[in-house]
Amino acid sequence: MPKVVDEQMREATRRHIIRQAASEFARLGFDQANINMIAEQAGIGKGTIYLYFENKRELFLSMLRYIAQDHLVAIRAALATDGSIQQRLERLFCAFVQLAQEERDSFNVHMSALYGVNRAFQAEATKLMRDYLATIAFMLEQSHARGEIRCANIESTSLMILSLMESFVLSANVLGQSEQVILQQANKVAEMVLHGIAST
Amino acid sequence: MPKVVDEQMREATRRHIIRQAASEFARLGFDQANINMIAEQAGIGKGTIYLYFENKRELFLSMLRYIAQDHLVAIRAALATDGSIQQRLERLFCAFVQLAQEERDSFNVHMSALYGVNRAFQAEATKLMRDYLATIAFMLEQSHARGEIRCANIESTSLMILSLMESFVLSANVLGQSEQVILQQANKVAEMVLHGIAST
Amino acid sequence: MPKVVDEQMREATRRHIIRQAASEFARLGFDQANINMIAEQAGIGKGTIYLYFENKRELFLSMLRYIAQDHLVAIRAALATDGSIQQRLERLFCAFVQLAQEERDSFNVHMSALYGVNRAFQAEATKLMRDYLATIAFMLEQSHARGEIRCANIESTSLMILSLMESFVLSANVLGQSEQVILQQANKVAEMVLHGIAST
Amino acid sequence: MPKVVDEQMREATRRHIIRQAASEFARLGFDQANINMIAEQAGIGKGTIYLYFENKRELFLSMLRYIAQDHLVAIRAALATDGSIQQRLERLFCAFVQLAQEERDSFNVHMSALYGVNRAFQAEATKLMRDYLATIAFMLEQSHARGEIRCANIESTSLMILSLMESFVLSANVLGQSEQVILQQANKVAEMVLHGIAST
DNA sequence: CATGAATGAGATTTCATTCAT
DNA sequence: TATGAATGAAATCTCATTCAT
Repeated sequence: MPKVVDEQMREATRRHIIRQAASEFARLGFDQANINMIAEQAGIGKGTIYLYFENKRELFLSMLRYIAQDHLVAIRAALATDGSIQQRLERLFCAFVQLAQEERDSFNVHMSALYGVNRAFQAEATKLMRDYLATIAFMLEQSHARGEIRCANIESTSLMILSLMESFVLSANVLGQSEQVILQQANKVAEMVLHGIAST
Repeated sequence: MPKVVDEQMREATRRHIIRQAASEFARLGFDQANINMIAEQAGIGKGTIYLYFENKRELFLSMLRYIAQDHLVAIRAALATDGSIQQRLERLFCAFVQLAQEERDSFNVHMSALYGVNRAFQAEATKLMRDYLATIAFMLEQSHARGEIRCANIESTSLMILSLMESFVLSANVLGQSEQVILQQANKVAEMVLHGIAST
Repeated sequence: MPKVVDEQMREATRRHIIRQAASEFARLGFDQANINMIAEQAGIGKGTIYLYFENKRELFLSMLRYIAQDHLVAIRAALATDGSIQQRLERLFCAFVQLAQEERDSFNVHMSALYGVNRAFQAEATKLMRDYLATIAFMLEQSHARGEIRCANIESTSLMILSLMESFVLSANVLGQSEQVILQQANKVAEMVLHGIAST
Repeated sequence: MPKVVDEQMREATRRHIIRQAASEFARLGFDQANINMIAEQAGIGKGTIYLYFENKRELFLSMLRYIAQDHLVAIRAALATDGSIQQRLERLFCAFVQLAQEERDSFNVHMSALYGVNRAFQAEATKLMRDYLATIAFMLEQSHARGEIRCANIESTSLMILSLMESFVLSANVLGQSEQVILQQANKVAEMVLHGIAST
């Protein structure tokens, strides 16, 4: 079965290219990122990239989907396992922190595709956001069923949680907070989501 | 006093250019936006832009600062006036919605500078974010002094509020929610910030 | 009226570029001809060409039309003036020889657009051919009215004359015949057209 | 005798490749034609072509010579058989029409090599043209000996006939005339060659 | 001051050719 | 012998910036 081996090789190369691409795209954005440089850093010829991806745009989109898979896996893992709602929210937050830290490139790329100006990728990024929201909504429904939360509008709440956490992590990074410092705020974030900041 | 008149003219032209630039930058992002087009839409010569701004980058940054001024004014207005903390938060949220709607261009540009990938502008955007945070923190301190909220870490809480609101509005827009629909969620957002979603 | 001067300058530059382009296109064909080289030989910057022509293809087509104008003028001059039909045909032949010689580039380019494989330009080249044919047909009609020729199908005859003369000149050139040698065959060509080669 | 079989196989593959190449070259011209596509349509690997032809250019030239063989056979058949000079010329014309129709690819490729701009192939194409001319000249000599034609300069006359017929067929095709319409003009063409268009 | 023609660096993409398998 | 993945030169076109008018 040489076919399988080849297919594996091909997939490995694809991943390799995507990883380098993510690094460049994250550092420079879609436009400034340079196919030549990506090829060079991937240690392959310029033309080779075009054997794996139709063009720059498709490379970017492939990378986006790839990243989304990873993120979804992490998010699901954080939410799916047992534990109190407080714990789950903390884990969700920590998952975002970890993604932002360990895969800073991917995270930035994803965020900027979503909130960035380049509308060309907003459609795709929006799809991914809906997946994230669905995952969070699913957890909220469970918690609601268990009576842990009161939740008039699950969709709206999901969006609040996603917005808060993603954006918080991103902003904290931008502000120069260390991973440790950010992680320490996990329980505060979860607490605010659950109990708010009103004094009583 | 022709000097003053000239100065006023100059400033007026600057603003005019910035406004058109914002439109293009918001539509296409920094790289895709085209100086030629900006000049054309501003009804001036290509070279003229370079009499007012050193280069494309400086034009973008000037625009960023300009927008930030407007936003700060709106944010301060929302927070400064009297009312309960719930009302203030709702007004803050509505201010973001309005900015995102009425000045969609500016808002998008600002967001993408902040969360976007192009690090070239992150430094400047971060400065602006600190201004926003300071404004929110100031309100929180007031409310804390009044006993309206319990707030262990004002900085962290400010960041939560800013992240949540900005990102929520942006995401809701991206998801295609209408202005009206978004505005209707103002009280929910404020309520979550104040009381959380825990059932009791 | 600075506008007029500018317009003249612009037109002069256009012509200048077209002339250099014709040289390159004739030497190398559409695909092998190189915009960089054309610019260099025209003594202008690469980008400047794109201020005058939308793209390579449009440059080629503009050149084609330009050439066709010159050729039509020469063909009309050869046919329009007085003289016997024999003289006119000889003049037509000589016109082709002269075009092929004095403006070898243009002539080759035109021929190859017509008979060459690159279908992309066949439509345009066909239009031009129809103009040529119409001019020849007009002369044939006149001669027919005068009883100089018997002509069952003027269209068909025009095509015969055009094909014969253009192709003869081109082939003779390809075979390495000198201008003088080719010109000496003018009366034979005209004679064949008029009287054929049958012995009686 | 496996040697012979192999040799036959090899020759068969060569022909097969050439046939597909002709199709592509005719459709797209030398430059736009794509070795990948030719290989694909021939149902063989890209690299295999290089086992049969040194490079793209040699493939093109081989194809050219191949086509010329076919054309020469057809031309000789049209001229060699008995019949009046009028009949022979008509047959020659019909042979060109048929070649242009039945083997449109080959015919176009050959014409464009001859009249096209790409000088790289002109030398080879010229050789082929000389073969054509020699064949026609041979017939003219025969006819001259028989007193059917008066022919001061056989070479020149051969060129006239070849130019007229090839170019006429090509142009008529370009102008959109159907095969039938073109064939109907055979006797007119032959007649013009023999008797001209002068009224008496 | 204002202009816009001119520039050329730089980016994407194609494809003939090689060569390890 | 046959293959096709990999290569990288080369070509088109864009656009920020300059500068003579």
